[in-house]
Amino acid sequence: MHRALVVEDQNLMRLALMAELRAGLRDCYVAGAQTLPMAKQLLEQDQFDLVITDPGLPGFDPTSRHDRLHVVETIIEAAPGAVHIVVTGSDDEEEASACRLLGARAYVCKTGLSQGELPLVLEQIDRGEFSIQLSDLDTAQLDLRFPTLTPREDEILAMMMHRNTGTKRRAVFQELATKAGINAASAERYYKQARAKLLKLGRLPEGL
Amino acid sequence: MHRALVVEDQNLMRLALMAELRAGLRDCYVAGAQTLPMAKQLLEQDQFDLVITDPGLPGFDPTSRHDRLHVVETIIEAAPGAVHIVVTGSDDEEEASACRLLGARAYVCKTGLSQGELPLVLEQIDRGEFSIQLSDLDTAQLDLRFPTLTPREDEILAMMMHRNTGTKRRAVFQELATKAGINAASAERYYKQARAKLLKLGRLPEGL
DNA sequence: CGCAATGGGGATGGCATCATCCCCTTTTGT
DNA sequence: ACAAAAGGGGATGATGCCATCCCCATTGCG
Repeated sequence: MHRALVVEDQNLMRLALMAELRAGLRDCYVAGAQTLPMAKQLLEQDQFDLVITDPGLPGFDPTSRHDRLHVVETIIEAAPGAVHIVVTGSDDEEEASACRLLGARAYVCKTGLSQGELPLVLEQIDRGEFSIQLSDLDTAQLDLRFPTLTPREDEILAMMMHRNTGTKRRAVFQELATKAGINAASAERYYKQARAKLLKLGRLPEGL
Repeated sequence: MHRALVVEDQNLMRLALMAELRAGLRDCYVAGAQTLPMAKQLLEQDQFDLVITDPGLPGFDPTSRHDRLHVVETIIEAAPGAVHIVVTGSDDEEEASACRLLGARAYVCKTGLSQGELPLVLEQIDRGEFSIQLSDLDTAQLDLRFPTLTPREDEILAMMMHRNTGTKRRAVFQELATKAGINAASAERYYKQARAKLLKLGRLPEGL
C-alpha cells in the first residue's frame, strides 16, 4: 500500500496531480494539503512514501528563493523517509540543484508535465536517478476536446492530431495499442467512432 | 453550440480547466493553447464565445505587470466578441481592475478555484457582474482520495469529511441528494459502500 | 420504552464504455 | 493494376458505475 501526499495550493492542480498519482500507482491512497501547516499536520499523523510539493504556497513569497527552499526543506524534514518530488510553475536550474541538495529526488516543471508523465518520473527515481524536467515548448501542445467523445475516443484523436507529419495513421493506432495494452484494430475503431461523431457535429478539424 | 478556448501553459491545469468547462457547459467544444502565438492562431481560425486566459505564459515575465497585461490585451483584441475570464496564480486586486478596464469579465485566482465553481463565475457574468474571485484560505482544503472508490463514493466521503462539526450525516446525505439530483437514500448507500471499502483496507480516517 | 440516527449489507435494472469481431467501399502509392 | 492505407460502419459480450429498493442490528436520547 503506497501512501502519497500532494502539497499544492491551487485546487484544480492538486486534484489533477492526485488523479495522476491514482492512475499511476496501484493500491495507493493519496492525500492533499493546501497549506504548509496542513501538510505538516498530515505528515505527523501518518507516514508517507511519496510527497509532491509545490514551493509556491500561500504565506510565502513565490519569487523569493529563500522562501521557496524553506518550504521544500520543511516538508522534507517532516518526512525524511519519503521520496520527494518538487513541482513548480517557474523553471530554474539552480533551484533544481538546491532542491537536490535538500534531498529531493526530482524537480519537475508544470509547463512540461503532461498527463501520464508522472509514472516516467517515478521510473527514473526507481533507477536511482535525479529526475529533472524543465519546460519544453518544442512540443507545445494544442488541444481540442469534444464533449460527446468518450475518453478513449478523445485519446486517439489527440494522438492523431499531435502526430508528426508523415506518420501513417496505422502507426498511431499501433502506438495507442501498445500504450494502452489493446488491439490496434480497436484503436482504429475508436478513431473511426470519434471521427463519425465530429462529422455529425460538423466540427471535424483539418487533418481529419 | 458554445465554443471555448483555454490559454494556459501548464498542461495539467489546462486540461483541468477544459474539463471544468465541458462539465459546466452543454453542447460545447473546448480548445486549448499553450502559448500566445497558438492562441492567436486559433482565434483567427475560429470564433469563440468564451476565452479563459492565464497571463503567465512562456516568453513573458510572469512577475511583470506590463507583460501580463500585454498578454490579456492581445487575447482580448484577437477576440473582441468573446467573454473573457482571466485566471491567475497570483492574487492582485489592482491587476483585476486593469483587466476589467481591458474588457475582461472575470478575474479568478487559481488558489480559490475549486472543482465545479466555474459555473458560478459564468452565472455572475450572465447577470452582468464583474466576477472577482481572490484567494480564500479560510476554507482551506484537506483532501483524501482513495483509488478503489468510485467518483460518487469519493464525493460523499469528501462532503462528509468537510462537514461542519455538529452536522448530522443525514443532513449531508440530503445535501448531496439535492446537489446531484438523486435520492438521499442513494447518497447514504454510497457512503456506506465507501466506508466498507476503506474498512477493508484498514484506512478509515477518523470521524468515520 | 419508543423513535431517530447510525452501521452493514444484498439484489436489481439501466446505461455507458471498453474491447473485440465482422462487413464493405474508396483512395493512395508505386 | 495491384496492394496498402484509409473511410464508414454493424453487432457483440463483459464490465463497472449509477440509482434504487429492500433487509437487518445497534446505538443514543428524551
